[in-house]
Amino acid sequence: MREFLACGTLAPMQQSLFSSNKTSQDSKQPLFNRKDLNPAQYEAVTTTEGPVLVIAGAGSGKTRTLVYRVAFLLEQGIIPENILLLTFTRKAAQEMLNRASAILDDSCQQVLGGTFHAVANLLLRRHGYKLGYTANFSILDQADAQGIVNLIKSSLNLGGAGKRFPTKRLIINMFSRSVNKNIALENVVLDHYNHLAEYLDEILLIRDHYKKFKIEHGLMDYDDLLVNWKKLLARFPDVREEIANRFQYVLVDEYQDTNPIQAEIVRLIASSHNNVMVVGDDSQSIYSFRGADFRNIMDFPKIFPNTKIIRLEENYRSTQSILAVTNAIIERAEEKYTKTLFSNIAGVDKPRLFAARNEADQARYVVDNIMARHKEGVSYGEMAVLFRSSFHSFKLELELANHQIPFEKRGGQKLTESAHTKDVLAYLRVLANPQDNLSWNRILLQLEKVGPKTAQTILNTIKQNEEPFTALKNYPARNSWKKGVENLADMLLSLQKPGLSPVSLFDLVVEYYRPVFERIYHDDYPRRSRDLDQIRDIINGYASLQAFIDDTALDPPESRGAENLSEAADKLILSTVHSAKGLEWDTVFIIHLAEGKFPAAQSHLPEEQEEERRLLYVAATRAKKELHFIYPREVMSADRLSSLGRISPLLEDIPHDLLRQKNAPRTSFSQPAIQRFKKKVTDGELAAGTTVHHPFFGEGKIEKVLGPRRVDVFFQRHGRKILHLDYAKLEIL
DNA sequence: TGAGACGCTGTTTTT
DNA sequence: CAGCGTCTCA
Repeated sequence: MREFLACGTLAPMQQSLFSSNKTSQDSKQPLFNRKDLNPAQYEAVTTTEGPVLVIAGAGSGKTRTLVYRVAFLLEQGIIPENILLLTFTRKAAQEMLNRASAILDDSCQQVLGGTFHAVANLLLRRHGYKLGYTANFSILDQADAQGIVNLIKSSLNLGGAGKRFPTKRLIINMFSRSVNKNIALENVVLDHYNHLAEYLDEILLIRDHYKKFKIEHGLMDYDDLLVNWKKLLARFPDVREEIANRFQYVLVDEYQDTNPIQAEIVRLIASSHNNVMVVGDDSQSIYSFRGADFRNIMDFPKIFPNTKIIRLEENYRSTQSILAVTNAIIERAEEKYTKTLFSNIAGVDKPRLFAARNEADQARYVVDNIMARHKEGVSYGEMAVLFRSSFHSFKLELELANHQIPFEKRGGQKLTESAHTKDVLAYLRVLANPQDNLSWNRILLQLEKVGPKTAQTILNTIKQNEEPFTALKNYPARNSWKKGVENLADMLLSLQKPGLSPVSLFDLVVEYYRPVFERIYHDDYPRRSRDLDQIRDIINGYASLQAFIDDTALDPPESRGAENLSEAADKLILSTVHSAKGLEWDTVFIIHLAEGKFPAAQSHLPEEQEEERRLLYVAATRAKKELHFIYPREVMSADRLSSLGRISPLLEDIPHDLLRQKNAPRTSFSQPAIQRFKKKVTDGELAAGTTVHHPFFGEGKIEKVLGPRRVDVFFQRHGRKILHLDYAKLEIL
């Protein structure tokens, strides 16, 4: 697997970092020149003993500092196994270790680097038995957890308890909030979800069942991974000693986004040797919904007395005109600890603010500017469009496809979260952990004539048995679905043949699953089918099934397949701000900077508004040379009436002379203009069977005319869509 | 008890 | 604009 960003900004400078050819250890050549790092960075890299807190502003060389520190520690003779590097994503860890390898040597790859969750997983597979878990526990992702809540809800007959009963999504959020912030669930509900207080008893009841369900079936959700890691360290001094001994040097990235449990884990590992460095920026704390509190970073010195605090304040990323605006954004924060950033990078272009007429105009502006920039020689991969919520880019995605601009979307729904991926995974998960009822349930429901009730009955029977697959095969099924059960059982039994590689298991599963798949997703299986191919590519790289299953939950391999394709190199990036954290681009567009969109409509409380401000700060500080702020003045609501949209309050009071402003001409707020077609399609021309062409979906056939100006079309590549002729650019072929 | 059709709703953000 | 719950029929 090739490194992803390692060849980014720091690469040209990196050449000079090689002190010389490090041929032998006895030549006391330094690893790097002092001038490769500024004094603050140098201090952070070389202060190897004792607690260190690095407050690192955006673009201040935080990653560089961590990379050098890893290399430096190893060069001092520390063995790689003694270093633990905790990062926010696995990709970030891998990238750092790759870069460290480039400075020193491949020994850097032995360093254990990854997310808190991934490391917890490793440790709990080994020591989890102390807490009553077997080594083959399954990890629940968000959707799995919600599925369990649903199961419980219906088993307790709480489904129709009232229309306002909280959704599974909300319920899981409450549980997670309670765990991560260490607040009793009662208080979470009463303080934060007060409008749901009438359901408190039911919510508590669901929580108890949820906990029980997880334990009975060998399941851990994301929060359990952290909580159990902490328990392991807190309750078992021998384990703590072993782990603390192993990880003599602990490095934590993005510390501003850790929650109290994670802080406690760090404390428990490091308090015996105190060799811990955490790096972060309170102004970039954007994960409070996961329990992070930007003030935690300032508490670090209280946990570790005699902490050396180092501040990195020179920005090496953006031009001064960009920083002038980002500083103005964050200056308005109520509370912050970092100072104003400065940069020596000259740049005349002020960031631009564009008031688009409407969403279409906004998309057009972005596309035009991207094409212009591309002509100037900036590759697509050096440009990004950022937004608050993943659905904000839908319209733009169509427009980009129209202009054949290649793009990759990050954030939002992942490959591994889609229903059909979960289906395939369920078979493999049952193989790895036969206790995994959720997956069992999913599999059984795929059988024709088997619904929730029957699935439950089957499950109760086969779970008694030592050999659930054999028990399934012998299950006294009704004639109408006996064949289905047998086929399923045969397939599962065939997976147990020893020595099968993960990819051959996958192939066996898909051979069975394909007909099921085409039946249950009959309206859009062609589109979904490509995902299955992608999964196959991904699983191909794994030697262990368990590792693959864990990664689908812990490190969703969204585009890892695409990364290997050579033409994947130059793609425009569309990303949520959250997923853009830590990255940088030559040119950045931030769209939908309108009230109700960014800041998100549901952030009311002052601290939530403050987080939205930090979020905008993170977005804007991603830009190196060019930055565009865009918002549509006319917003379309569901009822197809347009209304006035205001500029984001976060931008409202930015001094005007810091920005270059441009407004699209005003329009009257009437009915939205009807799209022009090359050949305007009228109702009369349409009938079932007509072949049509859509700019994004391609060729398709009309299945049904649903009414005036609405048609149901089946596209070869994308499956079934319902289109409205006033909005879809349909052509008759 | 399961399957399919219909209409409603609501939509942050991620490990 | 899909995912969910509800309703009806087999």
